[in-house]
Amino acid sequence: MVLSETIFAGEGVSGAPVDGAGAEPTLRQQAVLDAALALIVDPKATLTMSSVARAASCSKESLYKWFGDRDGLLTATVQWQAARVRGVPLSGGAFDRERLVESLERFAADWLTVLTGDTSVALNRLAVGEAAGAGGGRNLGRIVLENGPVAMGRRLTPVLELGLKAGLIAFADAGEAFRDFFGLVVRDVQIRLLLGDRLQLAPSDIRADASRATRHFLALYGVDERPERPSNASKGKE
Amino acid sequence: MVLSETIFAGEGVSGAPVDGAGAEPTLRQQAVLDAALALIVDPKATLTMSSVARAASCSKESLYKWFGDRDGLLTATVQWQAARVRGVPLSGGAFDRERLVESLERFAADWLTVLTGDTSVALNRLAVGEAAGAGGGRNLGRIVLENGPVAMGRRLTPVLELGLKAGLIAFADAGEAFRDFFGLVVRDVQIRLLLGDRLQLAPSDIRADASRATRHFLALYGVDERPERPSNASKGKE
DNA sequence: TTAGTACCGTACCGTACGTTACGGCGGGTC
DNA sequence: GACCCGCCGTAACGTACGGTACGGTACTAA
Repeated sequence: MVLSETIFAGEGVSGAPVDGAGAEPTLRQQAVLDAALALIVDPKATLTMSSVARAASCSKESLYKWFGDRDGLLTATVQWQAARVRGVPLSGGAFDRERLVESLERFAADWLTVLTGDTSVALNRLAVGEAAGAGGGRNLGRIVLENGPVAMGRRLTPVLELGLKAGLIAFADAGEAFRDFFGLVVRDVQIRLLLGDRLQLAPSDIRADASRATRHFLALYGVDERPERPSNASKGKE
Repeated sequence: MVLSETIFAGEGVSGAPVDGAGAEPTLRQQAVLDAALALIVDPKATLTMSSVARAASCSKESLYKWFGDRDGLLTATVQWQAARVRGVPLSGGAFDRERLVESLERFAADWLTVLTGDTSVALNRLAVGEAAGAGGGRNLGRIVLENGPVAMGRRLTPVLELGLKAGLIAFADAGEAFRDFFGLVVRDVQIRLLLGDRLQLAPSDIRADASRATRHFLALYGVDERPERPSNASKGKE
């Protein structure tokens, strides 16, 4: 049906570099995506093609030319936001217990900060809502999932492996260890936010939560002053 | 606007008992709510007033008479589903470590079973989606929240208090302890399900997860063979 | 029999929104 | 200047859906 090539269908019109799953949006398109993002985050605004066009001062015709359809626009918006969250790499050096704690705490704090942000809540809401229908925007959920828990795991796993190799922590499955860390960090915060619960964590709260999660995680997986502890690392079945 | 009294506005038309926040729906209305629930759960069905009327073999006029508007129907449906999940009380008796572990494991297993069910996923999706807009169905999120994490906490807290009084576990704040247990049980399961991730836990998986969560929770809060442990219960600031 | 009640089925209305089409404008190129 | 191209602004179309109105039917009660 759509005969014009969008930024997701094959090679882009302009000579933009291709990374992963599509061409880079042009500056104009980035402005449009930012406008869409603002509309998604704004609680008293509705996200329609018309509202995006109005907010971005562009025509709906351009929206359809650039993004194909509504789902394409949403997908591009989510990817656009996801692209700017990357980072926070782990600085190298000697890896002792001090640095492990620092890495975990920083990680948990960063994660909680992102998670409780308006943008993250709005995008997760959007993706969850879109994941309901059968044939609809099936991509959104996967994209958010990929840039949410999965990305967090990908970024944390090297830290855990370093801690394992340094003899600071012990686990059979890094994935399981990560999921426990995830649970200790996030707890019920995300679902409460998604369900509309007013709940804003001040930076001091986030720091305290990150510290507590790290402490608890190390209490479960740490090999400090308690060598024998068959309770956590023994389930090596998966 | 609506001049007819619905099952939520004041005393019900029929002499139904009132419990908490509204009258009990009649049998016919219960059938309608079941039909709505089935539509919500069905991934390839859309929930509209017309589809509910068609599925329940009733007229839309009756829907509006009984439930006021779409939001009232959704609210009644969520409450109807929530009403049938209650239960699983804790059986009395001597409370030793054995029974604490059993209670926690049973609790975690029940919770995971409900959480990963199609109905729970669908209702949470619905509530999350409805929590997006500004003036829309502001109740749904609160209802699901109330019958989800909050209800879980209300049901688990007595168990924790018993464990505390029996000297089996130690904590300063039962709410914080519960939230840690929540995180250890749920981890990333719920958000992954909500985002559309295929992920079904077999009963054996659920049992294993419940056991692991309980083990980890007791490793954090238990006072078994390690009396000194300043890491978990010392943060008594809130 | 008649009136009243509760309900079903369906047609209908207004609106919101996704999608398409069209007119106009500015900025390049020959 | 003539032409084309990309884009803006807006009108228009089709559909989906929330909400309302109305006729028809079964049942009850006087």
